[in-house]
Amino acid sequence: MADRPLRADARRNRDRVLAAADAAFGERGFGVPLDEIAAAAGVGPGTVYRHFPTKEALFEAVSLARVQDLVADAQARATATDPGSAFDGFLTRLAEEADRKRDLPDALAGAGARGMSDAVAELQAALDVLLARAQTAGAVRGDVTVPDLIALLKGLLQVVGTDSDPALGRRVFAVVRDGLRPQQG
Amino acid sequence: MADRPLRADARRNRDRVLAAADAAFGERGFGVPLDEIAAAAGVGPGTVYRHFPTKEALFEAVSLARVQDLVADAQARATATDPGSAFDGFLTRLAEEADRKRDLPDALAGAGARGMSDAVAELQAALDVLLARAQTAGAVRGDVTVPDLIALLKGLLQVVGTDSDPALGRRVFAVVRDGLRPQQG
DNA sequence: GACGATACGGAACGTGCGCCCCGCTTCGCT
DNA sequence: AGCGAAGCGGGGCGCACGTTCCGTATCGTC
Repeated sequence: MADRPLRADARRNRDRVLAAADAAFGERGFGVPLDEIAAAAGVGPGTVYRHFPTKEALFEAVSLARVQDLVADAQARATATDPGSAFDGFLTRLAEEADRKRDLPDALAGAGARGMSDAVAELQAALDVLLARAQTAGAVRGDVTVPDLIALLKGLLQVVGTDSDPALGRRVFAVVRDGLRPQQG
Repeated sequence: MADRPLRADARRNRDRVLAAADAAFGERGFGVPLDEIAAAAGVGPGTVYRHFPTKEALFEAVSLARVQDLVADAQARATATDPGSAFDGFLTRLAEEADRKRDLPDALAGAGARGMSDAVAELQAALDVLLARAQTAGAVRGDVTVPDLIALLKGLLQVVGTDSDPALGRRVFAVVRDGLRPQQG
């Protein structure tokens, strides 16, 4: 467990693999063959396995960074003065990222993995703050829970990422956003 | 092309395969191995291929029936006196079927297939009537299009079908339904 | 009941992909 | 420069799955 520092070339290759994986997973989701990622990184498949025990581990490494980004963003917004637009801002950011990060739904779904679950838990906590503040401020309906929100976002990301028409994505997003507002009646 | 009548055992096997495929696809989506479907039908894989040229063709045969069901339902509701609740009713029906028909999203997505596209076109036409009537009646916001609706439903079905908590599904559905209402402002 | 046509079953093939192995290269220290 | 250790590459294995082939069984007719 002495975590000896990596040799220079090893570190370089590791970084290249991560970069290639980030790009490939982002564009096409978890489905990309590992050999392709290796090739894009200018590396043999064996090298990928020297650094990551499994394809899933590689995916998690990439996803972890993505989710941690989201957490940081959510936390930053949580201190904004207007809870409603803080919530909106977060949702909008997600919608905008949808087609640049096709793997986000998979990442959110794969909460079963080690280490990943911590990040997802953090995300849930951060969303909890964002959501609760927006709810008490009357910007979001009260009966929605954090799991609901995540499920909704997952679906939204999938739809927006799958369909090519950006206008459709915007309208669908608007429907969901409006549905999240308090309903009179 | 003389479409000679099938031998008795052939017809029986064909029906069994269709029934098994319907059940398997419905429960687990397009992903089920074909061998498993064959086994469930008490038949060898070769027999399946005697009746359907490809796995996709089998899936389409099942999907076609599902989509045609939806079309019939939508058409029936289209003549109801209250356009708003007709629309709601259709949505509710879909939400209720979500976990019994896990393949519905795939079926809606696979509009690229022959014959299938006809059925999807019919569904679009039927939805068009349902939607237009609900919109003119003021029950649904005017900026939503049929493709929007289908994308939304696809996402909804996926989310509801994936998650095990039925209460979550109900709340998510409520959010979407409310988001589809005309927004004041 | 016998014969040809039809259909069946499941072993086998091809492909795609995750993952491992091992001979060779490269690094880093002295 | 030289040597041991660390790392690399890519061929190859095993598995899953869609699809095909063909020897055998079943059907339907005369």
